[in-house]
Amino acid sequence: MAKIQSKKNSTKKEVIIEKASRLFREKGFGAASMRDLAEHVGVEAASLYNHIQSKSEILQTICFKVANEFISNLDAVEASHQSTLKKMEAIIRLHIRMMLDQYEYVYIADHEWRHLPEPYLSNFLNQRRNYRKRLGDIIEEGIARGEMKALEPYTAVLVILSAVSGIDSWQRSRKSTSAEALEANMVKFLVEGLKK
Amino acid sequence: MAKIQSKKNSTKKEVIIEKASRLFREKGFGAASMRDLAEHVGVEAASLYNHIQSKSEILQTICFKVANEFISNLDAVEASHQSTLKKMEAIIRLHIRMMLDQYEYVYIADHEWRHLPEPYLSNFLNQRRNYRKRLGDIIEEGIARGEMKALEPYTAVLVILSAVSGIDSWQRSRKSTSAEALEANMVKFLVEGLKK
DNA sequence: TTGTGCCGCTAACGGTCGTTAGTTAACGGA
DNA sequence: TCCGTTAACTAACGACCGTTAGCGGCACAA
Repeated sequence: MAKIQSKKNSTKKEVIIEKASRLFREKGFGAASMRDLAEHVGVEAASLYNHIQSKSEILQTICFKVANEFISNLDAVEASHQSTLKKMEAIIRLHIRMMLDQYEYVYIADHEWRHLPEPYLSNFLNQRRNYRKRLGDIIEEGIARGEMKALEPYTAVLVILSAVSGIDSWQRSRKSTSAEALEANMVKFLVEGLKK
Repeated sequence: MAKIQSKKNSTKKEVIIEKASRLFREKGFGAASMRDLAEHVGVEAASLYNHIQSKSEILQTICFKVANEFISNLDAVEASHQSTLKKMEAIIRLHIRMMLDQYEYVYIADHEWRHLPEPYLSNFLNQRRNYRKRLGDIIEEGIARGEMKALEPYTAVLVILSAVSGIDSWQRSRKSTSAEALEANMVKFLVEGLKK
């Protein structure tokens, strides 16, 4: 068995991925080097390869971890029995919270997925397209039921997802607004933008 | 004088920047190489340096070109005499149009500014902060006048700017919605999200 | 026709990249 | 106590990076 535990019950691989997520966000995947990453982990670059297979494996891990989290949460929301507006609110709140407390990971899945090698790239984009389609379906149903105003569903999805991902601009200047206030304001804006 | 004109009354430097904008958007600034760019221009990499000073000069040109365009349009809107809601609508429409017909440039100014070298980076961020502040002021006034609902102004700015920049996801699948419909839908969503 | 400057080219520079090979020290289980 | 695995190290690989030097030809002003 492994005794590879570092402090905090996490394997060294997890530590590497965590440090990498910070680095990839700050410099971008392409500009972040393995020697850079190694220094943050406290090890020589070559030693990283005892724990990971390649640089892009790190990216894959991060991107699909985030994707899976969003998808399984959407599964739960879809299965729940609430109005379409409440469903969208729940989804928006989840996105905001993810952005707040898993900032680095979500940011990378949002911005650095281009650097995924095939076939992971296509796979990722498929999942994303499918996710957006499902959000669009909820909105479409909301309009049909007269709960939401008549917007083109895909456009609404686009606005919502983009708006939430813009929180990264806010992350850097956390002082002015509290996280709770931010979430409340965004929900107010977006949900009332949907409401009929 | 120069006979450097290519077809389309543009200097070779402008051609380089145009091709670069496409490349930088597709691959990211860091992953796009000068040899790559040269190939698209139809020239050897070294020859590029007869027209430009460095790779990052291209990035600077693009980023500040876009920034200046937005700022001078904001000047015009501020000087106009209309309700705060109309002002915000005008700004939103401008952002959408810029995103539609200067997609590559706007995208780069949005996503690749991190790679600007100092002091351009600080300069750019200052301009951006200032721009957002001015948008926030319009919204603040709109709330004070009772034209808009009581949102935290900076959050509203964030939502609007991010929502618009999300059009890049749409650009790739232009089929489903026309540009006009997209603009109409986004304005409807965003302006009514502001309205009291 | 001659001279001048623009703008291609090839070759190469020093550097950094991701990654591999090969070695060695530490440690847990038999 | 010895063995086998784990994970660190140093050294190096070939590829590619942005950029410079230097050279040659072509277009235009004189």
